[in-house]
Amino acid sequence: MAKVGIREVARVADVSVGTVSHYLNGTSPVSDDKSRRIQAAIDQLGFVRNNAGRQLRLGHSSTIAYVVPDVSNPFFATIAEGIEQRAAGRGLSVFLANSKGDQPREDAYLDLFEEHGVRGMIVASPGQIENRLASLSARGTPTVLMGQLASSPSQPSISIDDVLGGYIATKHLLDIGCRRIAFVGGPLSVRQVRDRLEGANRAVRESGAATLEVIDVETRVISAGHAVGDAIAARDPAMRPDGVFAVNDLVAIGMVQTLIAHGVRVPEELALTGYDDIEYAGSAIVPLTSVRPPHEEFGVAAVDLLLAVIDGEAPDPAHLVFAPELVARASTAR
Amino acid sequence: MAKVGIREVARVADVSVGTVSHYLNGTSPVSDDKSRRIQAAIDQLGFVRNNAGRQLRLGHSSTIAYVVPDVSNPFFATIAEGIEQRAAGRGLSVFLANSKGDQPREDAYLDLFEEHGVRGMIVASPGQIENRLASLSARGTPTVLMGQLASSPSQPSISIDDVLGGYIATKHLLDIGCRRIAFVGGPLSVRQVRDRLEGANRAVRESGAATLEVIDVETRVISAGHAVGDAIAARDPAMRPDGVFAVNDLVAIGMVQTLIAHGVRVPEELALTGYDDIEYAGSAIVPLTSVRPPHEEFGVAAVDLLLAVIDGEAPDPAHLVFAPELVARASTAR
DNA sequence: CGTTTCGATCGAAACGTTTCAAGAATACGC
DNA sequence: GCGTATTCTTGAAACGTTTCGATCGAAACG
Repeated sequence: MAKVGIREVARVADVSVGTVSHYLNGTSPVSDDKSRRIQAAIDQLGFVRNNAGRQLRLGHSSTIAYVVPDVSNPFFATIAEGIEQRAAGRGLSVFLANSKGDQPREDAYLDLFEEHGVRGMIVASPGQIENRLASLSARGTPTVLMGQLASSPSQPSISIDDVLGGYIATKHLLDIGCRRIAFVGGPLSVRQVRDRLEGANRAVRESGAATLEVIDVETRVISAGHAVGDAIAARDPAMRPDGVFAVNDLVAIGMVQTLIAHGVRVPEELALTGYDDIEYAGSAIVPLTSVRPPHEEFGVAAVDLLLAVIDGEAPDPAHLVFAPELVARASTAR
Repeated sequence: MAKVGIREVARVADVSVGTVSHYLNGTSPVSDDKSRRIQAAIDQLGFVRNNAGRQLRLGHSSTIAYVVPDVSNPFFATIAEGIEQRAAGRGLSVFLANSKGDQPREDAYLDLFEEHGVRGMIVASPGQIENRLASLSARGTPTVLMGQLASSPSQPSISIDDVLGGYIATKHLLDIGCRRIAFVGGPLSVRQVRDRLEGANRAVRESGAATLEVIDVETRVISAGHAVGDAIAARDPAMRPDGVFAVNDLVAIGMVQTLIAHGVRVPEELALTGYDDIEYAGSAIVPLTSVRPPHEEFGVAAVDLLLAVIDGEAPDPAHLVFAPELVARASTAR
């Protein structure tokens, strides 16, 4: 398997390398005759364009990177879809990376992509990485911070108003008559958790007539919901909350499963809402009321924002904040 | 932001470019004095190594690609984790791509990665892509086919014995006393579905005392399970199967939810097993018996196989087949 | 002390592509 | 038939890195 380059193609087709390049890129018209000969040579030799040489000469690649803490999270996966669609429409490919919420690993990927000369990056990270992103920008790789509002006005970011989300979820519980509200979630060091709780607080404060209990969990997965569900079912019924706002759908799903298993009626005795509106939310045993961030638009908007920054047309301040909406289902239907 | 290259670093540190390269790669010893000067220059200038130049000179990159139909599928996500771990241990990075089961899109990614000169690819595809992979190999990019047994002996592949999986799932149902078995899944054009059904057939045939009904579904998601669950619950109880083997956990989860909602007792009246043992399987309302493919080992083995092929040490035939195992839970506990 | 070996360093060539300025060929208008 | 515009084509330079052979000083050896 001799490696075949553009000059080999040129030799076989009996044209110059420049012409082959023009043919490949449409940079300049190529006569029909030579076009045919070139294509024939490409097919015959199995020529594949070498991106390294191309990129070296061009000075940039035609890819962007999307770095997330967890690709298997349906939330990020749906956004990825929007990103890829939009990027493809702009002639860009997307490199995906899984940081697993691990800082060193995230760093390694950021370095890797920078060395690879991506045009820009969209980074969703639970951590504090604004400084890191600022360095990247300073060296010429634009970034968009996804999922949290950037504190620096010059750092483009795209996020969801989680305070508002927490507010509308809790308001909904209050509206259907709940008075002993519980917020299930943690740890508060996670921004999103903190914001949702803050929204819940605000709604309760506004109402004036309800109480808010906080039930802390370490992880935000189904099994954590099971544990909390067990604990609540074990309480004296008078001590149970009558409305629960779970920090995400996984926790809510876990809770509803055990609550029902213990004979606690949802939503009659205890109404419950989740957050994120993942695919399974509507498919749960009691279809789950949830707060839905705008998945599809989100990815598209992220790419558009990144492209704007790349083209030096960053809006200022470059922060996009999306409002989530409530999806009411059976788990709060009174 | 002037682009800063290795020669700029060399100029500032007052050494030759060759020395900087040696420092970066450890190719040859560099004196402490110059090491310090070089590092200082790098920090000062914010130098980032340009991968294009490097790769062009080297003739190859240090990345491999992992192409899957659906990154958000926990099955592929878990494997990805194993792949990344192992690859990192070998000094390789992993590029992830989402083909969405879409052939043109998959093709586009394969082209992209080939142009990028990846060292090799691990490709999970529901389609017929052996010819495509053969071309890649012929042009110098080794591949490992994941998820289906390659028909060509020379095409390395790594797969799970789905026939065996279908067999043990069905055998388990027979063992606990089921006699009217139903297989829920489709379409049969999908290899994995076909194989699982074949295993089920074999188990039923062996037993001699049971019947196997096939309930076809178009998609293998929760909502499809709901539909089938509704249909079964609507039947005259005497006409219902007493044991169901669902082609995957999503379908099984959907079924168990609606069956229970309709008052059909699981597992007493109807025992049910899923397939894949996804994270949610154990967290379902009735914890789900499932067939567990060896996730972790799988990714590691895929990388090892790919590396062997890259080094020209492909075992022959280069097919690795893993055996799944049954995880018994409440949904079949009689 | 002469010779060899070894460790550091250097400068230049090479990797495969795109682009640029310029040349060749063809068509056009008169 | 001549100048000129137009359409194609060309060869060479440049992108940033690694690597190779050469050089040089110092240490090791007898």
